[in-house]
Amino acid sequence: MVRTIGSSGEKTAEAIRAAGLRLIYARGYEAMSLRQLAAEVGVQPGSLYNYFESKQALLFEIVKTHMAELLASLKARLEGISDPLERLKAFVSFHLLYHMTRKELVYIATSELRSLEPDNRAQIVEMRRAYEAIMITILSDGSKAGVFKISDSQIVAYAIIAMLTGICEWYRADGRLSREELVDIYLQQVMHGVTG
Amino acid sequence: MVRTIGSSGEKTAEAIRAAGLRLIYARGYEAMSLRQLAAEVGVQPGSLYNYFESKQALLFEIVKTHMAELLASLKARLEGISDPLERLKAFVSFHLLYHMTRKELVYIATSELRSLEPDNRAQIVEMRRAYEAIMITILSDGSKAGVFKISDSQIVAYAIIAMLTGICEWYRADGRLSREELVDIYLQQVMHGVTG
Amino acid sequence: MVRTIGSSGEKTAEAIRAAGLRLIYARGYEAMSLRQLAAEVGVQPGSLYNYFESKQALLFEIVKTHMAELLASLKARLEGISDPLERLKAFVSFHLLYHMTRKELVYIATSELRSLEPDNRAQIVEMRRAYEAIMITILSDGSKAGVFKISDSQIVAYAIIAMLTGICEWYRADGRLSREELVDIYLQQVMHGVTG
Amino acid sequence: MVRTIGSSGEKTAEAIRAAGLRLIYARGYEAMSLRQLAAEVGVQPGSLYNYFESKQALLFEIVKTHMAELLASLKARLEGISDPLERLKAFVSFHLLYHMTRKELVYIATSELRSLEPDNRAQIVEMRRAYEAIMITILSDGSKAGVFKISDSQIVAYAIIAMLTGICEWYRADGRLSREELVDIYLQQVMHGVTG
DNA sequence: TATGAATGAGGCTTCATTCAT
DNA sequence: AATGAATGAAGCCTCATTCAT
Repeated sequence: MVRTIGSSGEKTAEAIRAAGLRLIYARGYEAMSLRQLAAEVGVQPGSLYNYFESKQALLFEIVKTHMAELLASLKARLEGISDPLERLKAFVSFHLLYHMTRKELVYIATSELRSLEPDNRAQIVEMRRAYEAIMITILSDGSKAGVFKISDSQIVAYAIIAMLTGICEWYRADGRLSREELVDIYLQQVMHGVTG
Repeated sequence: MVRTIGSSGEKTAEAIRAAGLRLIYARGYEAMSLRQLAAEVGVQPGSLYNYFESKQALLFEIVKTHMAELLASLKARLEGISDPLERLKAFVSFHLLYHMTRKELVYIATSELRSLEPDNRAQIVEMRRAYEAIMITILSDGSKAGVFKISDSQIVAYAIIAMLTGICEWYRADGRLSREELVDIYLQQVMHGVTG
Repeated sequence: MVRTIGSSGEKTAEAIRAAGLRLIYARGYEAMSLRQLAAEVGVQPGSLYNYFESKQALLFEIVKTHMAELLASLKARLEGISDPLERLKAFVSFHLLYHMTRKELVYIATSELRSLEPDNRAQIVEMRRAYEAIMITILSDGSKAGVFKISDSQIVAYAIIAMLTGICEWYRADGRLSREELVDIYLQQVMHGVTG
Repeated sequence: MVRTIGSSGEKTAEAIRAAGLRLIYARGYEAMSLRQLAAEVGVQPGSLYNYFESKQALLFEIVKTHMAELLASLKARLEGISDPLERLKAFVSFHLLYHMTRKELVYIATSELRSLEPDNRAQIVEMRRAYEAIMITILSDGSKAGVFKISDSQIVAYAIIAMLTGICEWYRADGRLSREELVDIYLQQVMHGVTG
């Protein structure tokens, strides 16, 4: 059979990723059944296997794609900025905006680490480590330059990232404060925290 | 009719709670099977039902007991302290130490909210709200008194709590830094953050 | 321990029989659990075994006691009556009144035959056969005497008994017609049926 | 997409219905396990769920299909007959023959009413009511026309139907009497009963 | 007599996955 | 690419029953 360009295949693949993301976010990976996923996509369960090898592979693909993009976007954002203080500001604002607009992906990427098989988990953990390392380096550079007054770059990096990431748990687009206002509030906290 | 003190019943109940906590932490609520739990306790799966009504009830009991104790302990810790700045310090150090010593409970109480049935979840969310409200009030009081310079008590409270709670994700008793050192680092971040 | 006369033991035994009858009637033998039975009696499940050897033994006892009394009562009712026509009338009115007042027992005794183990069932079936045999003999005697005009005593006996027993399925004490009126209606049907 | 005619699906569905009927008849709905049913059909227990939603749904489908056909067949049999006496004869002979050839279905339809969930039971009870109503109307019409001498059409209808249905409990194809002989015996009983 | 705790079997049901069509 | 049917394992839970106390 001849396949048309842009045939239903690619549309289905995209629908599966989208529905998978939504369901894993809403119910959790273990609690989501492939029957539910198939029903959401409007397809029989068996057909899903034309698009991924296993439920685990679907989770891994979603999480890995997310982490890769997160990392790439951060690097793009920081490119050309060399001053540690400016780099830190850029990191904070990037992280917040990214997490406000992609709650589901971000949430899954950390909450479902547990559901990844060891090899897959190791890859994701490594990517996260690379992401955190950027923040650690920023703090460490700034500390050496005397602009940051912190006693431990690693711990402070973890603390800041956790603080920022927490926004996922309550942020809503129709909330009381705009994104820019929220970024300002967090920026103030972070900056006062590290400059003493 | 008369039950011996320390009879096998109470020991089993405790063993179930402990093994349940461990397994839910390690694998997640959905991924933990009652077969596994029973095996850990050294009992047949059916026997578990002498101790709880359903898997869901076990989760709820663990989470609710934890939240109740967390709330009570915090209140005890703050009792007699009236200065907002001192109250904030006490909150931070209490929260950190509690979370360092009870990682599993704390982790479950937030990560498995999703697995609680609506009515049960509502109860836990309300308890958490009460916990956060204490921090919000501290910040708000200090702000009015002019000792804290923050633009939004609620957002800053969420930010601080998220920062502190994040310690669960990497803290290990045999890590590089002692508990006291960690508390100092976090305290410095928080205090600089709110006093500007 | 000294047991008082008329102690709680006998009361409990009676309560078990009564609750067992009610539950088996309402839900069926298979569907009734000993937990439910124990709960109705206000006792722990294990305690039931002080009163019967097994769930099966309880069913058997209920059914057998019922059948024995049914048979004995019928014989008492027919005693001293020799005319087949009068004996038939007596049988019909006895059977109806008995079935109107003990629906549950009667219902169980036939509907739960299936749940009796082979040996137990055989005993009950034999008792029922004896009961039906009395009706067959009445019809056969009357037929020989020329007062009944029927072509097959056995079939007609089964037909009449089934007709009468059917009253269990809809009779209610607060129904439209009194017991006596119902007996009259059935009597008329039966008598016209056999006298032609 | 295209299913072969007589594909394994339809054969399996029919095998499940047949084995289900047999097992429910032999052991009762509660006592029949889906494991047994699956074994009879030669399939894994889980595969049954490709054919029904639940054990209860299987019972309901069997009973409902039966009642619908019973009702439709009766109406077809009575079509074109207007004389109450002839209609009564037709009803009796139809009911007997139907019940002699479909013992299992008939037995289940009444004995397992108890096992149907309330909504399902209500539907079946309503169908049975419609069936009985036909007999009541026949008797009532004949009574008004003076051809039947009965004091209560409803009670007599119940009595007659119970009498006829009772044949299920002992009829065997290889018994002493042929179907036609049995029909004659019952017809005689019924007719004498109602004509006085 | 009565209890609470345990057993071992089995209940109904859902699961991820496979595969011929 | 999609389907319907099947698998085999496992899910949570309930059961009748036993027994030391």
